[in-house]
Amino acid sequence: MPNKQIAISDAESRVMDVLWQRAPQTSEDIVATLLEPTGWHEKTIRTLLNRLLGKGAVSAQKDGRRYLYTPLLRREVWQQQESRSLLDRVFGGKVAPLLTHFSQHEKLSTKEVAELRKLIDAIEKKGR
Amino acid sequence: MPNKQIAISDAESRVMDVLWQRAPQTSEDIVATLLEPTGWHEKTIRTLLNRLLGKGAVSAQKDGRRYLYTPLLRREVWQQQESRSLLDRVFGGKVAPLLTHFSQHEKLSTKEVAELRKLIDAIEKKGR
DNA sequence: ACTTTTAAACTACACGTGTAATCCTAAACA
DNA sequence: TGTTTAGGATTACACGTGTAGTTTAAAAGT
Repeated sequence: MPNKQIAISDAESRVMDVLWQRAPQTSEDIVATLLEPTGWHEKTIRTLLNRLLGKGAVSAQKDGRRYLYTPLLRREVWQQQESRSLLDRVFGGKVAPLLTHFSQHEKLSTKEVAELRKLIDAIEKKGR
Repeated sequence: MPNKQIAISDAESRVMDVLWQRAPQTSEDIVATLLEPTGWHEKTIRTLLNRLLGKGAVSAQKDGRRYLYTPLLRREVWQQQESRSLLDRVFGGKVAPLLTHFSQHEKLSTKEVAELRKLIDAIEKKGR
């Protein structure tokens, strides 16, 4: 059976974020990018990167003395997984309550509302 | 500083679910409800209940030899927390991408779409 | 009153995760 | 060529979680 579910931890996803922005990158690049905003130790970041490698979420190609890291897990796939998980765990798998929840509790900009409306229109058009 | 963030684990949330349906209940009731669908051992369920007690997510009132358990953490609050977490962790805190994602990837029933439309209408009316 | 039962409390243990420190090896430097 | 260095690999360790087993205390039964 191919493509198993890859589970990414919270901290690990911060590393993936960097690679999703640009790839490939050396660990040094990644460390440099994350040191500031996370406050993590360099060693910590390298550990996370290594765990991601072990999980098959990133690949490493040797480049001289270092490696160049590339994401294997696609961001959309991960978002899909996480969203599904929230939906099932927290909203009993039903989309409407979730959407209702967000619409009520998060302030949406005018633009966001417009976007949403467009989406709904599209869905309705397709459905009927 | 009052009301701290209460973190509920995955398994624990299954127990909360039972209490959110009806409260108060004895541990025996809860065990009876969960045994089947979860396949967990009775001891496991009791442990989870106890951890929830320790976290302050439920309260227990003595009733003869047993306790009656009542949820303290409200379901809406928990949903709010989990949703916020997903939003921040996975979608960079922006609602629109998340909604777009769900709208695209989850099949919405006609009714759900209608509900959503109503929501949008309401939001637009209020906003302007 | 002694024994059994039962719910609650406490203990257990492996695994993932956050958060590094240490070890190792090959390249760069002196 | 011996030594330093830097990145990768390995090891560490506490805490939460999933998943129970064991102990205790009090009620219920005989």
